[in-house]
Parts: sequence; C-alpha cells; structure tokens
Amino acid sequence: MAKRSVSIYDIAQLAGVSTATVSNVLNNKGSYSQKTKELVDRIAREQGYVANFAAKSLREASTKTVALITPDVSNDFFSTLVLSVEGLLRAAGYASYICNTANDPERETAYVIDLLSKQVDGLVFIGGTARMTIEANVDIPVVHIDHTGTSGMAREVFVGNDLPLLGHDMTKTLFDRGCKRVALASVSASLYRTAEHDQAAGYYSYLQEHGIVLDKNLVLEGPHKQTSLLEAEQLVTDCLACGFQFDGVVALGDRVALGVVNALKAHGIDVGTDVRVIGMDDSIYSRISSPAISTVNRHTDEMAKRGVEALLSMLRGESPAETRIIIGHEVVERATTLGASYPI
Amino acid sequence: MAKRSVSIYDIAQLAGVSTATVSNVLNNKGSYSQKTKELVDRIAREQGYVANFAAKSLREASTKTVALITPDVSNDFFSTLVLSVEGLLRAAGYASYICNTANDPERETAYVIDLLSKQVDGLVFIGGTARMTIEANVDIPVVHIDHTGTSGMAREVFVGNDLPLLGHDMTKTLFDRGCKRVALASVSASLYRTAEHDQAAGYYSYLQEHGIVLDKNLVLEGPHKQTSLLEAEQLVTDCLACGFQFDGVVALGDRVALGVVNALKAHGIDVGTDVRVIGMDDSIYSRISSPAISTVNRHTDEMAKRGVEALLSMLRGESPAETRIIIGHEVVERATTLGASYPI
DNA sequence: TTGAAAGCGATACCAC
DNA sequence: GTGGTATCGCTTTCAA
Repeated sequence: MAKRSVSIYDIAQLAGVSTATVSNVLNNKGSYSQKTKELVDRIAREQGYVANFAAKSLREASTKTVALITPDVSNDFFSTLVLSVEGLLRAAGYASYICNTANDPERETAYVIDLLSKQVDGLVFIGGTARMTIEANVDIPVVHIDHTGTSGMAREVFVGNDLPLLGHDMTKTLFDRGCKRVALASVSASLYRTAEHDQAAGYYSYLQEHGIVLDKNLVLEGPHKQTSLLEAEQLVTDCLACGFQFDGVVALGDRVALGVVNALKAHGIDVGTDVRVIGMDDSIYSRISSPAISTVNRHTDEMAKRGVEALLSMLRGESPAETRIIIGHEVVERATTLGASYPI
Repeated sequence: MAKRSVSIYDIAQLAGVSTATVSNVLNNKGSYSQKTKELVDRIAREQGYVANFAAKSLREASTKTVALITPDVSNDFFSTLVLSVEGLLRAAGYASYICNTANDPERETAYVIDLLSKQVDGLVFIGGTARMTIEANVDIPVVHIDHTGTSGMAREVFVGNDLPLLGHDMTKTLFDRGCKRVALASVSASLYRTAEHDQAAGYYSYLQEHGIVLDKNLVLEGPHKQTSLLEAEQLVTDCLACGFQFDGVVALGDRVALGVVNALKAHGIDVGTDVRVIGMDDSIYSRISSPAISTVNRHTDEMAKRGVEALLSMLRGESPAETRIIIGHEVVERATTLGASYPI
C-alpha cells in the first residue's frame, strides 16, 4: 500500500482556494485568473501531485482506455498489429491495456470480465479465435481485427482479410509455379480452429475447382502445444519419415512456414526447387529465413487503421458505416517459390 | 460512455438487504446467512453485475496491479521475459499492465506518470535503459530486470546478468576458437547506451588482458533507427565494403547477430569457418538462423522469478534481502562458432 | 472568478 | 447476522 499521496484537496488547502478551482486549473476547464493558475500549478508541481485515476474514472464513468486482447504478443505478426493499434489509439487520447491470452479460452474470459470491471471504454481483439458470451450488464464497443469469433456485445465491427480467398491464392501460387502435390501445414489449438479453417477452405476450394483429388495425408495438423515453429518442424519430419511425397507446402503462418523450411533443409531437400513453400503474414520470420520465404502481405497497417477508426467512431457514439471490413492482401514471392531466380 | 451498469446498490435493493451485506457476500468477508448469500449471488448473476474496479481501488488505495515497462514487446527476448513475469504475478494475484516505450525516453516518463496516476502497486522495468527522475509524491516498489537505470523511487531492486563478464565471455569464446581479429557489433539508441556499454566493457577488458590492441574500425555501432536486424546487416555490409578484415564478431543481441550472419552470407562468407559470430540472448532468432547462431543463455526464467519474488516481498512491506541480484549466464555454442563440427 | 456540496461505487467500522 | 454511514479523490452544477 503506497503512502497516501497528495490530493487535490491538499493543493486547495495550500493554495487557499477550493478543490473546484484546483480541478479547473489542472484540467484547463472553466475559468480562473492567471494568478490562481500560476499559484495552483506551482504548488501542484512542488508537491509532486499526481491525479488519482481511480477517482477520476469513477466520477466520469469513463477511463479513456481500451483493452487489446491478443493470443500471443511474442508472435511478431500480432505484436506488430498490437503496437500499431496502440499507437493510433494513443494519438487519439486513449491508453491501451495489452492482454495476452496464450490462446487459453478461460484466460480470455477471465480477462474480459476483469477488463469490464476496470471500466475499459472499448475492446479490441487482435488475432486468434474466441467465442464468448459474457454475462455482464455492460455494453461497450468491440472491434475484431483478424479475429474470428464474437464477444456477444451489441456493437461489433470485424476487420480482416478474406481468409478463404487468401488460402486460395496461396495454393494457386504454388500450382502456378508447377507444383503437383501441395500439402497444407497448420498448427493451432483445437479450440481455436475457425480462422485456420477459413484459409484451409481456400486450399480445398482451389483443389476442387481444378479437379484435384484431396490426399488427406497431405493435410498436416499440429496440436499447438508448443511453439508453432517447432511443431511444424516435427510435423514435416514425421510426414517425410512416413514416406509421403509432396512438392509444395501451404503453411498457415510464417512461423509454421519457417518450421517447414527448416525441417526440409535438415532432410537435404532444396527448398524453392524440390519443394516450394509459401507462408502467410509477411512477418519478420519469413524475411530472416534463408532461403527467404514467400508469403502473403496482409496489410496489417491498414487493418489497424480501419479498426481503430471504427472503434473511435463507436466511442463517439456513432454507428460505424460498415460492420465487416475486408482488407486486401498480396502474395509476396521470395526464394521458397521462385527458387534460384530470386535475387539474394 | 458505457450505459450506467448495475451497482452494488441495485443488487441491495433487489435483494432487500443493505449494500454492506452485498459487499460482504460478494467478497466472502464478514458474516451472513447461507440464505442471504444464495439470494445475493443469484441476483448479482441475473443482473450481470460486474464490480467497479475504480470504486474499489479508490476505496482500497491499492489496485493489485503492476506495470511492466519494456522497450519493445516485438523483440522475442523482451516479450518472453514480459510473459513470464506476467505469469508469475498473475499467480500471485496481481494483474499486469504491459507498456511499450519504443526506447523513447519521453514516452517512458509519460508512461510512468500515467501509471502512478493509475495507482499501480509496483513497477517492473524489463530491458533497456532509462534514467528518470519522477517528481511525484509517490513511493512504490520498483524492480529492474535486465534494465540499466534508476527510477528515483526509494525501494528498488536490480536483477540482471553481470554484463561486463558476459561481454568478456563472448569475446573469449571467439578467441578460444582461434579468431585473431574480433569485431564488436552493437545497435542501440544513443540515449540508451549504458547496457551495451557494459558488455562492450567486457570486450575491451578481454582485449586488454590479452595485450590485443583495439582497432577502432572493428567497433561497429548502429543508431538503432530501424529494426536492429536490418541495421546490423547494413553495418556489416558497409564494413566489408570499406575493406576491413575480421574473423569474428561479438554481436550485442541475437537480432544483431542474425543481421550480421545474413550480411556475411550475402557476401559469400562461410559463417562458422571464415568468420565466427556470437550473439546474446538465446532467443528464437539464434535458433531459427542457419547456420544456428552461438549465443549466451541469460537465464531469463530465473531473472523473472527472482525479480517477481523481490517485488512481491516489497509489496508485502518487507525489505528485500538483496537489492542487486546477479543471474548467471551460459555460453551456448552452435554452428557460428563451432563451424562444421556442429550437428545439423 | 470562485466555492460549497452532491455524488460516482465500493468498503468497513460500529451499532443494533 | 445485518444495516447506516463516513470515506476514498475527483468533477460538476449552481449560486455567490
């Protein structure tokens, strides 16, 4: 328990004015003489006055704070998104609580309840999947960025890519480069499947459109018990050990792609020639790999921008123009699909 | 502004009891009949009651919340540390605010003031460097984990490695493997130099002990304006272009090491044989590189554990046994120093 | 321009 | 076992 700190009341006493005046001065509101302002400001500074946020938000029934809920801040894709959302919110005068759920549904629910109790003005889910029904008598605006699931709140906006199309384009890229047998590598918690399912749907639909028969052995799924990277490595290693043949891999995530590439290299397979690989996210993982990994730029900056715009408009009490915002994506080919023709 | 939510007063009305009783029931305090408990619990549930945290902390002058201040959550080394500290605190009943300063001193100060206003019970600085004097009339416990600098608070504990020794050991590792001309690569904001300086001191001291004359051309320093990774690449590229010769690189950070390795590879240099490289952090970056990067395991789990222990003890009002806790470190040799003898 | 006082929601002391 | 009420620090309305 911190020692009782200086309050507006103490300042008022020392300055010989009322708390109302001190409050006005400190918030540049109402009216007061220049003289009073100087006096109050000086005393506040001298006393090391720090406003009590709890009192303020209790009184104002608003915290100017938004919670960002993400499954894994240690994943570059999410943390990048989190940081840009945070920056935009800060610029608009909102503070952010960054919450890490570790893909744990219980933790997610617990967090949301805690956050509602903390009177956050809005919620932003970033990445992952959740389907929760919060039985709370609160109604705050919610934005979902690259997040599948709903919060149960009345005002929700969804921002994200067209995931089936994204999966489709990834698959197409590999076939266009001449692949004949393309595997699908995915790593995710069973409870958190929806997003991956959407992209997988794109893979399936591409096969179907082109009359390619699905080989279930080529659908590699990991349980996501450890880092997706290591798991993907294991997945591919197991697959190779079983003798399955493939010449292309659609990896649902750059970390997964990196694991796939590492495993293939370890088996002496020339990635980009013998087997082509495409990841998804255009995160740091695809750029630092060698060979550099082909991936999909998902325009996260725009996601963040559109998501924050929608949230701010709801916070202003407006209803957003769109409740489902689709952000474009772009295949970025690098060495793992272009092979030797990719410049170093 | 969220619609006014259900308060303890509403529950009291509906249950036909007083607010005091409702409070008791909801907090399992004081005494009440089983019957009242059931009634109150049911009504609270039905009404979707969520406690108002602001009111609670205003009254209790404690938030059961700690702020974690870190320069860059998108850096795997820091985010790992952040997540383990958060987990330990959660287990002890404390929530965490995760704050990202982007190495910006102004932001850091602004954050701390905001956090003090939010009545956090404690502060944990994780990584980076700062030297701030908060002119606030508050005194809360502070822990610095791998962080150089002081907060100006009365009760502070420092947890971290022996950085000069760490730099010394990194340098030694390279010379022991036969290197003759070892460069030092560092990338950091000029204002945030101290931590890197400590490790650099280890590099200098090793040279001195062994009568090796320092070649200033071999001290590569980047300004840290963009991702340290890219900057390190540029640094090495520039250095090579200028014709400087070296056969070893001490990189202050795994990201830096990765950039160095990438740049060397791009120049057709065999890393691990022609030039040996050692990084620091044992983060994901060193493990996913190929060749795998030799690095230093800094025992972050223990840092987190000891740091949290110290904080909790201070929060209990005890004074910590030690105010400066040194955590051991361990050189982990991989392909970039062992060369071909390192198993794939 | 300034101040008195009500009230935000929860807790805890002290009566009953 | 239960309830009345002061209190935490701040904002805001209304009156002076």
